[in-house]
Amino acid sequence: MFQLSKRVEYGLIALSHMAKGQLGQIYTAKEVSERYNLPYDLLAKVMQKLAKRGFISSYQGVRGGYTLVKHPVTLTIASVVDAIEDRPSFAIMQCESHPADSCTIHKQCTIKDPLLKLQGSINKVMEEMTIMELV
Amino acid sequence: MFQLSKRVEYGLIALSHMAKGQLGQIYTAKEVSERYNLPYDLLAKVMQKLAKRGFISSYQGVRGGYTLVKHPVTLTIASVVDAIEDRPSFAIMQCESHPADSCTIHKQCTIKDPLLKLQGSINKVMEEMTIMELV
DNA sequence: CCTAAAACGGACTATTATTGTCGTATTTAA
DNA sequence: TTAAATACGACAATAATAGTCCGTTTTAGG
Repeated sequence: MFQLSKRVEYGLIALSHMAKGQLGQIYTAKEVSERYNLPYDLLAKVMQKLAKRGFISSYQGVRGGYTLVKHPVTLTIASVVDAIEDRPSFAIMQCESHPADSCTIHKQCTIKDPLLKLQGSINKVMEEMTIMELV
Repeated sequence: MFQLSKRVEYGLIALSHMAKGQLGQIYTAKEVSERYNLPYDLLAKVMQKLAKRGFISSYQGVRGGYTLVKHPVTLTIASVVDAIEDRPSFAIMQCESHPADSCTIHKQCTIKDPLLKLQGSINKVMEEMTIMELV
């Protein structure tokens, strides 16, 4: 628990790698996967998602690849996580991250509100660190 | 990801419940499980672990149960999580929480050190909140 | 001494989430 | 036309978590 998923780790690695080069430089998933020894297929999926979310833009075809479009300073860890994960990621309580199944504790739950504050603090930490700091 | 496990949630609920009563008051696992609609067996395991770790003390036999021994103010969320979870819980990076399998990125990993700082911030947040605030 | 209620502890199953893989389609530079 | 890349969906393998079940031990009270 309380661990970044591989997918997020891979995404952070890819973004930080791209942030090192010049703006507009094209990187391929293959290149990154070989450079850091990451499973190609999974990394490719992650980069596709980052492209879909507008963090990087993609170019298909032979000399294709990805370029970083946003400035690293504007890419917070929190935003990257949110882009990659499907579910609400910083919902430390299960009743928040799985809104589907209703909580059976309901009214009696005294821990929810305080823990939401704690969650706020964690969110803040994740929002204050950017990809820039990973370069 | 980034979610408290049920076991931790149950532990926090149990401890906060016990913190509401008078010092030395005895609570049983059954009582707590019924009160908050938690699966008895699992809660019982969690409370046994908390007892083993010295957070509560246990009494066997007919009128047995558990009492809170530490003052709620001294029980941080971090300490409770650590007590309940087996693995390092606040190691947000997999290479830290699974020290067994060696990281294949090694030297090239630029994200590790910065993320360790981030982890430190999160740890701090978890260490600053106590069970007292859940009551 | 017996019984019932509790903690204790191990093994096991079920469920879910994550990770990784595969196949195929699409795009495009050369 | 080909090869190299992204795009996308489905699937399998793995791992983590949650939950259940079985018994043992302890002990207050009748």
